[in-house]
Amino acid sequence: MIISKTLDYAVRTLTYLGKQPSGKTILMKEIAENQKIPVSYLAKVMRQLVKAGIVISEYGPNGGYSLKKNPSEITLRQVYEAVEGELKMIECFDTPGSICVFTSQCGQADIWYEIETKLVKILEGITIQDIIIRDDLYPQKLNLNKQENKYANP
Amino acid sequence: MIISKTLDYAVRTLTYLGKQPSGKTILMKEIAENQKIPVSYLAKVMRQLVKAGIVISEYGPNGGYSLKKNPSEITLRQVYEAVEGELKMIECFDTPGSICVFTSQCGQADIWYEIETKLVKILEGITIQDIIIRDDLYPQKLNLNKQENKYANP
DNA sequence: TACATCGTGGATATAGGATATCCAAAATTA
DNA sequence: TAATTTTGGATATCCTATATCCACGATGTA
Repeated sequence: MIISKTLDYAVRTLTYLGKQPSGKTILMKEIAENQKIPVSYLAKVMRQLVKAGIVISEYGPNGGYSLKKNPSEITLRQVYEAVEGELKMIECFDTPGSICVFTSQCGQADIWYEIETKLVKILEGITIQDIIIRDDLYPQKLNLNKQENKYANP
Repeated sequence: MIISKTLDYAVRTLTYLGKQPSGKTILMKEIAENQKIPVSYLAKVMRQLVKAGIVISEYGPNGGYSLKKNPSEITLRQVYEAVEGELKMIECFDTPGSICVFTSQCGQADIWYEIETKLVKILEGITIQDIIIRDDLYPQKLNLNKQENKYANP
């Protein structure tokens, strides 16, 4: 699995926020309950999203979270990097402190870099808005999957 | 980092084997020493490669390993799946035992599946032969990087 | 047959990171 | 001031990648 739970939480949170009326602030508690995310862990994720400039936080009563940008302006790349850091397929000479003996003759590195570049481009091409649109397509599926859904667990 | 050390070991091993004269068998010990891989761990990786039908093993004196296929017929997808299992970006309803409450309304899953498909296609399009070719381009770089290389560590 | 060589299989350890929890402090509102 | 809500950091837990070890199985050679 390449997508961590943390990233999953982040995406779900942003999707949830993106569905709210513009300007409305949402409590962390509400997000956590609605999305079945441990509150105490979500707190950490939210900080990262705030720090990355994707989400706005407000203190005190009537406080909470809201999107800083339009859902169509939040790419999966931004979200990925907010919680995971820069996307890297390999870790070799460009990571300080871990210089590899093979860097001077390593065709493999080039290959992974190329793939990495393609993957980043793909992530850049997809936004939270795209996910919201998909979600909206699902009411029909809901019926088809009712049977499965019975066994669902968080 | 997305590429595990295990996968790195597997790719380097296959590249190394691919550079040998056709039919020649190579000792696990030689691979390990040449590629700076812990022998006892490499043993495990080799088993996976054999099981996946990528490599041939022979017992006894004059035994060792050799490629079962031509380097140009070994794709990164095959190697990935040999050591990591099927490539999966997310783990939700299609993984037995972990059914997610959101499957019936999860646009995110669709998105990741699409990306996963693209990534698998990319991996299918690259072979060990491609890496060997890259390696061969490097003798020049060797000079350029001599300085860095001095500090190399395994 | 006896023996050396070499991979196989499985059990087991270790280390590091992902995941999760908790609490006191800071900011805001009323 | 009191209530609300996020923030920051310290810490715990769990899981997986990585690594190690050893007895066993298979093969070639004398």
